[in-house]
Amino acid sequence: MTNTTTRKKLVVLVGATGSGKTDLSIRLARHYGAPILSTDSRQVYRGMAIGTAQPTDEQLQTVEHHFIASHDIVSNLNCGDYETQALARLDTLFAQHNVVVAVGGSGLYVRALCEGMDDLPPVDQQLRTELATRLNAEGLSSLAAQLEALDPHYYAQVDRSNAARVVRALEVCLQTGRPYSELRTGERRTRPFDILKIGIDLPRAQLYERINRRVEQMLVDGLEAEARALYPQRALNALQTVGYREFFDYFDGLISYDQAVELIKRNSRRYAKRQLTWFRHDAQIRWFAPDDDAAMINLIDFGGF
RNA sequence: GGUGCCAUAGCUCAGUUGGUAGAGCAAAGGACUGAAAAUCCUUGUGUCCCUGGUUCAAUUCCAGGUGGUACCA
Repeated sequence: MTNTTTRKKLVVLVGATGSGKTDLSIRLARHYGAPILSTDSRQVYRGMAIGTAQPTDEQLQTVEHHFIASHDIVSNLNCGDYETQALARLDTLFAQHNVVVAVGGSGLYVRALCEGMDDLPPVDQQLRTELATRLNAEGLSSLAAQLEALDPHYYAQVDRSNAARVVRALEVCLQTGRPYSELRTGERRTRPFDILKIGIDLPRAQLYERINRRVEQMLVDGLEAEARALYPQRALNALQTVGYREFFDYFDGLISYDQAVELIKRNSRRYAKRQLTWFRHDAQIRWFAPDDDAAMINLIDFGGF
């Protein structure tokens, strides 16, 4: 037996919502005696256990988890914060473990963790609020015109009908006094550990069936009461989340209970589809059936590094 | 059992005075670096129930059948 590597291993599990990532992550973590690091932008928050399908209490007791229910919903975590905090945590985890299992459905957070984000200043909340107000008052075309003046290069490539993109670019320009495109290098960072990405693949029809069933189970588990408890804070970014927004509309009398349930299912399906579009284009991901643990373990031990 | 009405996309339906058809929803494809479970863009997928008849041509008209539905028995 030769142990040629002293490098630590980060096993990154990805896949659509409802594809069985959580159960798989527990099995692999137990196999390797590894802790789990979540890469999920919503499961990080406390108070959202049912709607975001966080691991169960039993699962949390079985395996050490990080970034699950670790942040208050008012903390407005973003992908940049996540990169910084998750890397710091990984550093301490790798001091005691050779393998860490990362799991979650947020493609951008996986990218932040594995490849890094550009170095941009922290969000200026006041400026962001200002721009939101202007967007409302002046309309998108006015902000787009200003972006064209400040950063013609990015303006030429940005999706101009996407207010979120235009406003963010303008925000960075105004905040830094430099063109957004200049700061946006897209440079990939190298990490002091090996990364192996494993994707869970199952037939679309089967995935949708699982999603529909899981929503029904969330309702049995008390999603409505959880949403009601969060209703006063519905404006927070953390609550721009499938399963809660629809219930908020129901509480506001805009839609019926049955409509809310149908919309939660539909929006979960659409979310899954967007996740698949994202992950499909990551050539590093090796795809497996959700229960093909043996093949994954074989790859982790002998194949990928 | 009789009579009327209906049968078109995955669903609900529109339409073609006879020249193989289109809306909404569902769905599919894509973009996406500090809001990412967010945000945005694109796309109509069809034995027009079956079998005959009339016709240059039938999803459309006619007949029969089948299924559904309403009313009467």
